[in-house]
Amino acid sequence: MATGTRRERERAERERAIIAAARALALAEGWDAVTTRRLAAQIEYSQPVLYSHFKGKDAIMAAVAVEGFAELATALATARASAAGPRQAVADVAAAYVTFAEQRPALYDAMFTLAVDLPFASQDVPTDLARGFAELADAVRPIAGDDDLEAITETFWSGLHGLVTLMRSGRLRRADHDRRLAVLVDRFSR
Amino acid sequence: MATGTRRERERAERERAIIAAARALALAEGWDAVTTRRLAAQIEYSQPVLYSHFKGKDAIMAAVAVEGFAELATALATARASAAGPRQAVADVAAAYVTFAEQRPALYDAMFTLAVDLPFASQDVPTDLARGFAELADAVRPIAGDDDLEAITETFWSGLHGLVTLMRSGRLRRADHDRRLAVLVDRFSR
DNA sequence: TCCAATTCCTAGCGCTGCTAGATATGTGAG
DNA sequence: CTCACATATCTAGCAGCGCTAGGAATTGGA
Repeated sequence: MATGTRRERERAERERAIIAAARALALAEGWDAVTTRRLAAQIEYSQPVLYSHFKGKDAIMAAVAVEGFAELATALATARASAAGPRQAVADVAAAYVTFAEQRPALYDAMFTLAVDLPFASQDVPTDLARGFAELADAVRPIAGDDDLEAITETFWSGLHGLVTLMRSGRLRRADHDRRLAVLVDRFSR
Repeated sequence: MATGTRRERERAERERAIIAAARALALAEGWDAVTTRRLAAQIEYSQPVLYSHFKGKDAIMAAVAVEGFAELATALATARASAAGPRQAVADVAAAYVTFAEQRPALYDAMFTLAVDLPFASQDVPTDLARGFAELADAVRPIAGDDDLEAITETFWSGLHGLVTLMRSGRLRRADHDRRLAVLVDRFSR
């Protein structure tokens, strides 16, 4: 069985290589540039090998998104932990969220606009996704009072998501971004 | 020149047929199902004819989106006009916005998530888009006081857009939609 | 009636995600 | 050490995509 474990180790490493290649390529050139042929060339295997690891391209994107959820949760946690006071925590978490989305647009797309099916039904994604959501909720909690915390958090999240996506698709001027973000934070921290 | 006008009339009619076919197909089966071959078959012409009317598939989607902007503006105007009082106007306009997006998901996608380039740089889109935006602004205005009306309106719009897109991609539970919408309206009408 | 211009179609290019069938590789038994 | 089996991998190809070049058909004017 020693050989079996070595093989499994190599398989796992190759799977990581696929995800890493997909992520790098998506961040560099966008998801349209991520083709199964280019991925196969990158990991120096033939195309069908990809399909022994993932069901299809969507599943590869979902795997990349999973990494993103963990990173976003960490980024939000860091922002909240270092904030001076509850009101500032809302602003800092919001800023961290937007920064994350701006700096890793392809990753954000995989998480929140593409690859609908897979990640939200699997096992480990809800964990990291819940972590990120909990950070938002914890930031909003001190201000929410006795109101519906979940609804407030989800709505706040929607506001951030809307700002990010509309700005990135050219519907909102980038120059006014700070003012809009300030409005959102203000409306959700009083 | 009489013949020329007849030809031009036929051309315009065919262009309308292309847009109508694209819209119907997108609403029925989503934009992925809208292929140039299916469109050509639908209007009973060959594929290259499409390219004598539009630069490419994106341009066809943009043309469909243009129709959407006009319809959205009308829907928002109707909602605002029939509202009882300024606070109710915000709620009604928000509800109308969400209803529009929910009932015509493919149309909404063409307008706000796909087809980035073309519509926002052309001539007639800004008109209808501005009309829709003005309806949102007029609804928010009585409440905004002396604050930055444009920033508030854009942020409110982002909130609506975020709610719609996150819910439709399965990131938010549909059951809690009314509560979230109420939160958003509440936060932007006090 | 004949020519020229316009309109339209056939055929095809390079690409996509994905898969069936053949081939190479590595393992365990005799 | 050899051989047969099982596993892993590759080559080749399918059907579809957006898009376009070049030739055929239709139309309008002289």
